[in-house]
Amino acid sequence: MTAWRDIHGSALRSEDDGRAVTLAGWVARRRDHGGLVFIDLRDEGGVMQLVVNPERAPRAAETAHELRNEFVIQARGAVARRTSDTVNPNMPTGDVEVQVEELTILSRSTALPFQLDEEGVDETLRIRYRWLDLRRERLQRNIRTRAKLTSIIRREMERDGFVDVETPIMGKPTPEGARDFLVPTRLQPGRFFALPQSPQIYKQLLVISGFERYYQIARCFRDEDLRADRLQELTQLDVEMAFPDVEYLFALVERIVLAVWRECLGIELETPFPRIAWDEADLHYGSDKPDLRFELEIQDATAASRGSEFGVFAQAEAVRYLSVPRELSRGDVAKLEDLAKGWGAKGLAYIVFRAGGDVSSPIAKFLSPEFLDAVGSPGTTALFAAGDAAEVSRILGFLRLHLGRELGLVDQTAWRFAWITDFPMLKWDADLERWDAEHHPFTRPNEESLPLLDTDPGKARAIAYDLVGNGLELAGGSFRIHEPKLQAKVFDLLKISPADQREKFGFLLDALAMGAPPHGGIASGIDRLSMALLDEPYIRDTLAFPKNQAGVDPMSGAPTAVDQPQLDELGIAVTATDEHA
RNA sequence: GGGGGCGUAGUUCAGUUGGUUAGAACGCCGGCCUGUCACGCCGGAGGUCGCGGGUUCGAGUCCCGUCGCUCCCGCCA
Repeated sequence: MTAWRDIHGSALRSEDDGRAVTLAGWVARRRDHGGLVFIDLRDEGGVMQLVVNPERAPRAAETAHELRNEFVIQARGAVARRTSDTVNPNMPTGDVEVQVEELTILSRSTALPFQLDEEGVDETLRIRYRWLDLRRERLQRNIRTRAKLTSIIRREMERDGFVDVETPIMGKPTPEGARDFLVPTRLQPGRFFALPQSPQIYKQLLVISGFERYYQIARCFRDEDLRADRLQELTQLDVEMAFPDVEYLFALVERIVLAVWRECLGIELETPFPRIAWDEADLHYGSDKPDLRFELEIQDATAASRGSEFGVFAQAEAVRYLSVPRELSRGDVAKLEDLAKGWGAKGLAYIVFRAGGDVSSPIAKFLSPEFLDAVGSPGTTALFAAGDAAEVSRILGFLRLHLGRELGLVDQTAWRFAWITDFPMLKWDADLERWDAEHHPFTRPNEESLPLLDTDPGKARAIAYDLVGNGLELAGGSFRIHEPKLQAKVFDLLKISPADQREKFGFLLDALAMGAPPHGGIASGIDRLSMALLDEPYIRDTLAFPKNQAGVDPMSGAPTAVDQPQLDELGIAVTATDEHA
């Protein structure tokens, strides 16, 4: 697509036949015929074939024999239209080549630790030699597309008058939420800054300060375990506004996503995105980030099971099932049951409705014909989980995703976005015997839920929303509490004592008390958004310099031990013993 | 913290029931080659089978331990 360019940036085409040019780049491949030497020269714009003919340019030919992969060279010569029998139709520039007159080696390369045209190379090795790995076309595309993504975001945010404000990287440790990365400081021995898990409080303060529309593409840090779709150091689009309006915020985000998919992929998404209340998502998909690229909704059979002779069903808080559009074998079911047990299920009841009309199930005899009719039809299998509602939902949610993948139900070409709304505000932490914030402690309950905070906090719903796309959580936000009294009440529910409230969040409470407008916002993980956009299964390949799953950078070796004098200066007594990292 | 998978040449991998000197492809080095584009042909070098211990006449292969990587669960307000 990109035309190949000379070192001055002008594109070369077959119309340039005979034009003198100077090119520079990397040797992607050399085909040395002893006499003629062909060189695939690669640079930012693509690949161009150079031909070195010993009769035309004897000195250049000598140099050409010396070339190896990834040498950096400069070539002066003439653009030449290829004869019809030497055109390479698989190459964007395959109708031209450059007849080399002069060839200079600008830089040599040792033998490479891996081949750039080979897929599936060990990731640690790839990250260790990231400067090489990044020369691959796929990674070039990823990094460049990501740049385009952030550029579009900035354009759209600024179009609506959002102001980019930087917030501190060194802030106050917050024991709530994720684990903090701590930063000691020489000037205050024994004290620590924390890297931000998000600019949450700062952005609220900015809106309170009168920056009615704030945004930032902010780096956030969480000292938690990594995953294929999770980083410790992540980038998010952070947005906050005064006098917020859900419709406006959703439309804003939809406009950005629409523009990104259009300009980066040439895909026209349909907006507005559908909205699903959290309760519905939990019931039908067993997840707050449902993958909507396939049906297979979880069905509820709690009411129908009430009078059942099957005790487990009759007594369970929730009985739900997946109606799988396949006649599963006993072996299939056994495997699924093992998986389900791994997710905490006690077991997995099943009913196979054979195509012939027979029903095969260890529990069918306890169930009424009406029940059986309701949960299946010939050629399907109903898989049941029974028990605690949250547990059942979680297990069937995992099972749904597993089956979607295993049975090939997922439409791999589809883009399915949705807003998940009306999240619960709090969840009960049985161990600590207190309520825990589902989103964060500053999340605003909706109007109907205000009285519930006193009577039945578990039923309270927040003005909180997530954007999901193809099963990935791509953005999340909420309206915030702007009344000090309400904020204090929520802190009480979270069992944060008044003294702790002052100690940890006093400045926020003070700010709320001095003319805080209603406010709310949203944040979107750029890394994960890139993952979706680029169809990358691993979030690390959306970054130029990722760390591995252990949180180590195989290239630099960070994090490393530091010398005792450096620790002494910081007032840190511990001696790090593990030199290797 | 828990579970699964993997670890053999520079890379990607094969390696049978425990049995001679551990193989292939690509890469690398040398030679030949004037229309290739995954160039071709000939030759060559290259191995702590992750590490430690054990069983055995004999271990890449079996057992125990350990380290590393990866995927998942927990965790990620």
